[in-house]
Amino acid sequence: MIDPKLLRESPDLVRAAIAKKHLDVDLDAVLAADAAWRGKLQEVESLRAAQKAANTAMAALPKGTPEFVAKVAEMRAVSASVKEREGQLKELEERFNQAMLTVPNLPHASVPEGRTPEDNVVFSTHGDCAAVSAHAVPHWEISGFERLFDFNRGAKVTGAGFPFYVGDGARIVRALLRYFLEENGRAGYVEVNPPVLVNAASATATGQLPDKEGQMYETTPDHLYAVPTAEVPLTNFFRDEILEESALPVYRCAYTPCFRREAGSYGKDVRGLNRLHQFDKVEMLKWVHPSQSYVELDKLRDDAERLLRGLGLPYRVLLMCGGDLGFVQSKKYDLEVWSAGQKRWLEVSSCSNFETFQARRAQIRFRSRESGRPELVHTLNGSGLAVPRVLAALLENNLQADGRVKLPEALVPHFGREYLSFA
RNA sequence: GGAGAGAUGGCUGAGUGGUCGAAAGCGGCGCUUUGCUAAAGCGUUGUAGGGGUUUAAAUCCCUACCGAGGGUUCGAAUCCCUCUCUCUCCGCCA
Repeated sequence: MIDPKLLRESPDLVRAAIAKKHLDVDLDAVLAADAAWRGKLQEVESLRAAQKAANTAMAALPKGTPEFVAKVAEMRAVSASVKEREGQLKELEERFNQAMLTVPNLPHASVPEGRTPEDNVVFSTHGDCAAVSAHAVPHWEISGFERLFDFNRGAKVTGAGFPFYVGDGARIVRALLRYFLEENGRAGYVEVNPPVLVNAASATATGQLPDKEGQMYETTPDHLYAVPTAEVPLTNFFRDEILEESALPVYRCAYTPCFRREAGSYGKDVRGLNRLHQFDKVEMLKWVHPSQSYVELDKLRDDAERLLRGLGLPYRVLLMCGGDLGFVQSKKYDLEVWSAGQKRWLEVSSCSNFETFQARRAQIRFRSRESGRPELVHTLNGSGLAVPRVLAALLENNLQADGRVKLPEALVPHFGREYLSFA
């Protein structure tokens, strides 16, 4: 949620910023809803002030006196009027709030212009895409792949996109998660093991609702949502809280399975490990002082990059253009790993600064040393990292002539062996 | 899952229909005393929204907030209903 005051006082500034995202938002409707709500609010408040004054006067009167009875009769009409207008006010407020939820976050000045993914800027490239396995094939064509990553039985037991990981398949997932968590811990992120079902208030605070409702699994009969990312429970950890300024920045990370319905996905993007309904991911979260959030974004991106460098995987960093930025982000980098078998880049991390957009919805604030007043924090998050696509690249890029996969040194202590075998 | 009790400000806790945004204590902040610390004394102390004023900060006015939502009433922290959460006991259980 953006600051309603900013919209009210500088609608053109907001309009221009939203144009950069190429989103179609009816700002005039939002402004009209705001004006209608405030007008009614003033009516109600002045009536209530009259009620309060009468109340004080009546408290001093003996009950049953003619003056008292007359006052009751008089205030009965005011009371009815207040009730009627309060009903209208509530409706107008609800309409205004709903309208505000349709307003996206504003992009940072450093976000490049652009409309489509093709307009994203290649920020940096690392490693040598040519220097990978000569035997590389798409990972789902590796001999024995379905023994370790059993999609057929997963489909039987649950549905498409819910594979079983078996033997070395399960071990490599665990090894990657351990590697990510240990490295993140060293970088200062405190590990958290959060709930993987969240309520509607939490999903709204981080922006999944109402925007992406159809992307989440919802449970019955309790209407909880399976988390699409650990970002949701983690960000909501401090919902409705005021932190001490001295406590900032707060760094946290968490592993959770992530559940995404991925409605509308199709084609070769969804082959093998490329796109799953359930996958494992470690997420890094930061709550920071507003003045530091862009420095922190660079550090966050570097923390995610270090994980890829440690695995020896070629990757590139994209700076997302306005049109591909997303609804809630102010600025976003995507990390893409080179998949030698598929000969394409796979997104494995997204590092974003949300500024106060999530913090305002979630009411996460800090007490400013300077003013003594609560101010909104800036929240940032980034994947560190998502397992399946890193795994896909690892399998393809490191495939040996004998059909085994040579693991990077960093994974060996976590996996327990130097080679992963499909036999 | 069953039965009962409860939810008040940063914390503890009083308040059963009107002058209650809410006693008291603790904590925090400021000042005084003190060589420093400790202690004591005095003062102060939430959040949000709207409006006036101002370049702005400051400030002033109004309104809301006693777990959440609804109801009764001229008037609700207080009475009624629903929900959520916490605690105790019983049951079940990794």
